[in-house]
Amino acid sequence: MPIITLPDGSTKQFDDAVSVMQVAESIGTGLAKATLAGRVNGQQKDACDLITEDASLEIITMRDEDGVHIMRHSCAHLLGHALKQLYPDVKMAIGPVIDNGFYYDVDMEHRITPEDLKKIEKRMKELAKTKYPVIKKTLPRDQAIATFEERGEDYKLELIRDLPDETEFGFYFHEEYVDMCVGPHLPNMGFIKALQLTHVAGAYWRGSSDNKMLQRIYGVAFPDKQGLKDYLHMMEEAEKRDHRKLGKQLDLFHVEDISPGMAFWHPKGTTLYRVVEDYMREQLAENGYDEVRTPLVLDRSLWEKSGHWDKFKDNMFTTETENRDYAIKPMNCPGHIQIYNRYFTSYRDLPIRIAEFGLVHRNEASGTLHGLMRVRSFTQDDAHIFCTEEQIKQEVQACIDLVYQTYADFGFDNIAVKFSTRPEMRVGSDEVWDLAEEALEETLKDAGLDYKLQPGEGAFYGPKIEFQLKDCIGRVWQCGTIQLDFSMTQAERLNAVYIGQDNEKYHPVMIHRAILGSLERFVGILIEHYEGRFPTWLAPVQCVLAPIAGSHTDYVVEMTNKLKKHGFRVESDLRNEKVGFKIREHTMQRVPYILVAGDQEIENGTVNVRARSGENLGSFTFAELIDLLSNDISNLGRVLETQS
RNA sequence: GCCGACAUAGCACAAUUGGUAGUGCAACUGAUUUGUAAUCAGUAGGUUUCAAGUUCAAGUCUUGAUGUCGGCACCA
Repeated sequence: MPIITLPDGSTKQFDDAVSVMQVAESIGTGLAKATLAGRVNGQQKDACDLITEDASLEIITMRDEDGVHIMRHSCAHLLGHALKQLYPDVKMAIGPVIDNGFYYDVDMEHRITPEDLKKIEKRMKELAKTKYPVIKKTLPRDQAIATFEERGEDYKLELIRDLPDETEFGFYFHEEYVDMCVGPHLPNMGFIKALQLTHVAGAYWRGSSDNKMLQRIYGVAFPDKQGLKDYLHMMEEAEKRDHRKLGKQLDLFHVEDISPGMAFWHPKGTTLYRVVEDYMREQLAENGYDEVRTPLVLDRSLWEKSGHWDKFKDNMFTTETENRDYAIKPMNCPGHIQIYNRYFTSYRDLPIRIAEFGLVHRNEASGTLHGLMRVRSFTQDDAHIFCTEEQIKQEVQACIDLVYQTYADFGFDNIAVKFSTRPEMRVGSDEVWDLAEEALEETLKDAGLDYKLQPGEGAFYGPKIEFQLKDCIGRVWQCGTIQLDFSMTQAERLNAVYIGQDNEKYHPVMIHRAILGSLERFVGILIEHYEGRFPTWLAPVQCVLAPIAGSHTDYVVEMTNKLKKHGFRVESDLRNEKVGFKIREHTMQRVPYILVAGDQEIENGTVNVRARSGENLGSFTFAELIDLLSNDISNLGRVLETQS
């Protein structure tokens, strides 16, 4: 006699075990028609699942985020259903839900082409249109195995084998197709109304490069056609922000075959890059860092001692001369320890903060390269803080503060934080790792940050905090990082020492930290974040001055020079073109201000100011112009609170 | 690195079953002296990524290399 409590607090009593769907029907046919599944005591259940005892129940419909998730999950099954009809020899691996959609990893001889994708999608839609019911059955272990053996589903059998304690498995029958899943799934496929298969790519079985590479079919799905349309439109718009595209359009940088993964920075890109670097340099000065420069090429033995050689030799560029082997530095830390070690350090000197805009080279696998985001040559705004154990927390906290302050200045407010713990391949004892992980995580907690744990993802010498930003289509990239390292300074590694209060020798703790991370990547993210419409402080060219006619050139040149003297980045456009032409061009180049001067302006000693938005701000005297620009620049990239 | 797709002028793209490599923008020259998103006319620009092969004939077909794109693995 289960009593069901609904979200509004009302209860319903049933004489017998009752399914989620039956409860929905008892409330109303409209709700029953919309029912996808239920949350029974907070746990997701299929609509057909029976409730035998008193429970709370929420009905899940497509208006529920979980409902959309369930629909997308069923899309993966639908893909399996269609695929099996078109390619009977296909073997199904796994088919989970991802942002906006789903994928399925499959194995077969035939290579799926974009045309095949269209064919498969068409079949999926045909099948969904029939609104066939999905039948759930829980099968005991032997029947589950028999079902997949009969169908030759080797990957599914392996999944079952890897759950030796499981006695029964959830099976969903989609007409002649059957899939194994914990569910829940749609009661019928009529709920799938808007889907599209997007692309196919390779993916290793179980995420390991030792395994066979399968074909992964990606798709997106939404509750209705408008949702899909909106998504596709959004993606189209997002792709216009791509820094590789804008890098060309705005003449910021280029890459070419002769040095894959290494950017050629053009004058405008270099200006942007330098503004970012100079900004960070100011932060260093304000936060007690000493800036240094260390060699690019260091003897191989140093990397062997630091432990980098063991783990990363395949990813290091090397060179040799006169029988000595060198590596191009992939990190700055060993170099910084060399500098630290030139001083005779007392505990009184700590913490010592050594910073470098360090150019590093990493021979990344060819398939990983991606515009400015993943390159083989980049500059880190790197620093190493040498301190005592007691100083760790305050130093890490200061780094976290600096990250948030910096990111706010660049206009970012959506920062994902990750905490990564000891990897399998590492240096240092477990006790030291315990200490390091604890110290880092505690500071994270004290800072009140919402973070996600990434077990096993730490650096080989210590745990790490990672600050991630997103690119135009939502891919996440590590930017800032704080890593705690008890190992590198030890005697058997690079042997950094300080003298304690008791006149004994100690090894300092080292904090590796980068705020922006890679300048290349950060600038790439900036380009996408602003879609090339940089705030004035970052804009490579802040103003372009244009005369109406040839007779106004002298005035424009004089104005330009005056602005340059005040430190603004200004250009004049004296070409023999109409002003409309110049406005169009510089607007497309995303110049923040276009300043026009003709007879009227010369007479009044002003310029006419047109903002990038197209708005005409009117006439400005030189002093007013300086005010306008200075105010704008002093805002940096901070998102200004709109006055209401 | 792995799987798949792609590579044509500085940029964006065309080129029929294999049959004379084109268009727009940019560049250059001339005219025009211009008032807020494109003034007109002309000129030049190519070993079709590279290397081999098939063919009377290759941008197009085959093989290999390199790079790029989308993923996967990796990411100090």
